[in-house]
Amino acid sequence: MFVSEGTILHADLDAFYASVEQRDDPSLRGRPVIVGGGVVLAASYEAKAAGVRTAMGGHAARRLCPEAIVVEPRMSAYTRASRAVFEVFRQTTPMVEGLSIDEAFLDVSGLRRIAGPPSEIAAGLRRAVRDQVGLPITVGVARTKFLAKVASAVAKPDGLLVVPTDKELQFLHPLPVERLWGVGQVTAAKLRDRRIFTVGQLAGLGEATLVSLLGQGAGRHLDALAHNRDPRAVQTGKRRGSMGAQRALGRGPRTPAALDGMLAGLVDRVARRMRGAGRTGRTVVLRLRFTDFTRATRSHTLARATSHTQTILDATRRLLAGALPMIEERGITLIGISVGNLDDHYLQLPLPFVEQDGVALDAALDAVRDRFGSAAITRGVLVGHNPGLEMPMLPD
DNA sequence: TCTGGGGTCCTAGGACCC
DNA sequence: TCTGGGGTCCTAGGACCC
Repeated sequence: MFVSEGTILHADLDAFYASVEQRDDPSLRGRPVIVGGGVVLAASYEAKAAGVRTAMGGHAARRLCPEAIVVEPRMSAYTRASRAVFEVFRQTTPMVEGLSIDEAFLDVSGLRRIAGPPSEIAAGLRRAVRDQVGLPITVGVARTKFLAKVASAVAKPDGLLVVPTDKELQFLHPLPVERLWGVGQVTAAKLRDRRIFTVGQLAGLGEATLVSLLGQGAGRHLDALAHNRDPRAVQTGKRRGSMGAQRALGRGPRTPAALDGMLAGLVDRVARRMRGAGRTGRTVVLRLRFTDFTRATRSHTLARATSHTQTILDATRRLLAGALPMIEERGITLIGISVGNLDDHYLQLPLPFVEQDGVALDAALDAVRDRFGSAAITRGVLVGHNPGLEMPMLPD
């Protein structure tokens, strides 16, 4: 019998970091594995069975699961594994939208003739990831992005779930509201107060009521999702909008000099990554957390985008100086920075390249190609009277 | 349960401009 | 002297996600 299927796949690696550890160390297979000591970054399904959850404190996790093996995270191994998995995704279809290191949407519409129906493509994808990368992955298939994501969450671990287009609400409405994208602790508590526990109950509330309860953005958003209205298309080539780094400090007083040193380290790390990715940014954010777990941010927007370490450091130093009284008072436990408003990296060429607006553009482009290779150049723009040619380089 | 490190999106007020 | 509407940008905070 023919079942009508959606064409959006949500592919989500299972317990990603922990699975990579089990893949690379056979002695860990079948045993509870916790990645990360201070806080649980990932837990294998054996550890999850004992109640261990991501983001849980290490002490609590070991109490729940004393036999768990705790391993240090190996970020570079996870990055390599992620790249390999995304390579498999792209062998399936070019329409891949990455969501994070371990999940992506794939649009397989248009592949039916050559690769079969979405459910078969999804099954093949799971086999390919298992065979080529050695990792378990769950895939949800549905007509909308949102529902595909819900489907994969329900199917975990190591599963495949297709939501037929004529059974969407039948599938969705009995689920708890926490399954909706955007319902976290705070929103779930507000809904609980109104005796709303399932998606179906939420759908019956009506948009106006939800908006009055949660605000316009969240209210409309959740009303739409509860009725499976999600017109968003799978988007390829998305770029990140900010880059940051942070460091938890534990308790205990910190001198301004020590903080300044950490700040310099964070800025250096981020600025390097930005330059490596060919990005610049304009908005600098200083992020602080205090002993009572309250948070504060201070931000400053520069006149022009940069990836220059010293420029970013100067800006964050001014922000830090302004926040010192607050730090003194509340006690700092985390310091972080991020740079937002990211743009492509502009390469400034000295004047001689540019004789007159427009005229010397080709010559200047040739000069840059000679230096950086033609692949480095995506487009060139000549900027007003100001000095030089601005040249965005390729993204990360 | 005493808590990492990376992100995204939304809201709201104030400044500023037309 | 009192008074619009609309738009954008900036800052700060909050919820949420993996």
